[in-house]
Amino acid sequence: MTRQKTVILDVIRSDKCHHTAEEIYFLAKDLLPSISKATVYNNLKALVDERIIRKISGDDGPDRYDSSYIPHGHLICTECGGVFDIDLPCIETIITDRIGMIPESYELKVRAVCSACRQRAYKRTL
Amino acid sequence: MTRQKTVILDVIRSDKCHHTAEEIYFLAKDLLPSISKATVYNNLKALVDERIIRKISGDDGPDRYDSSYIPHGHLICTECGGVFDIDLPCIETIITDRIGMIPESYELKVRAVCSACRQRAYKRTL
DNA sequence: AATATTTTTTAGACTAATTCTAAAAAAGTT
DNA sequence: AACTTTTTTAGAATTAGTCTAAAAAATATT
Repeated sequence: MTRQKTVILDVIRSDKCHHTAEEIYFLAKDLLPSISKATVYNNLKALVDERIIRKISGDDGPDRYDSSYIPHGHLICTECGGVFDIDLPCIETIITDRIGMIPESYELKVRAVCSACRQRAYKRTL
Repeated sequence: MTRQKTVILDVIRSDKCHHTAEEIYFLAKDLLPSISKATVYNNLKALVDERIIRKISGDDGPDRYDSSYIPHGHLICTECGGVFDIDLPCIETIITDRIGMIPESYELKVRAVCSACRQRAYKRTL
């Protein structure tokens, strides 16, 4: 654990939203101005390999990073583009049954309107 | 349906493997040498919007395209990198129950060793 | 069928995200 | 402290994909 790796992990854990590498780079720069972009990418990859964080591969934009490695899905809002966690406890069992082995990891991305946007759309109809 | 769009769709449907845009471009070029990269990207996007094909966002490499829009998951082999279809019929219901609406679409990527690689590994131990 | 309008294609420039490189710095070893 | 290994840094390089403006093709209009 180097100073820069700690800072990167702190940034990722500092709020619940799923940042991009670029965002993490700038946030880390505030805490450790000398940090370089390559270090951010290197450490993000290392943290993913060590199963400390998780990468959410971008639907269109850049990849995002999730502070938790605990398996869960992501809802990508088709209105606002936001990424939200959704837990789907039984999915791992279904996958394991289907492929006949415990998967190394899995990623579920659901595209739908998030509840905030749905609420907003509903209010517009009143 | 232009000539180039037809060619692109033919290429995608010509075999069961999940090609990248670049691969589709070269395969389409064999059938229609004047075709340009931009046309391939434009039409792939159009075909995805029309729900004729599906995009599998790259785990590391570039995005790949699936000739079927019928919902199903993908197994990404951690040994050989191959992408294989897996059908998980109940997943859509689970998602719908969980988020309280039918999702626009979803994508499930499972990382595990494919059966061919597992077989190969097993043979090595004999 | 000729003309006008709209859509699509093309080649290549451009951009964004990520990776690579080689030297410097830091960390760990004997 | 001297040596070895690992990590960091800055910036160049690469890759995947997008944008642009002109040409071509398709479609609609007379």
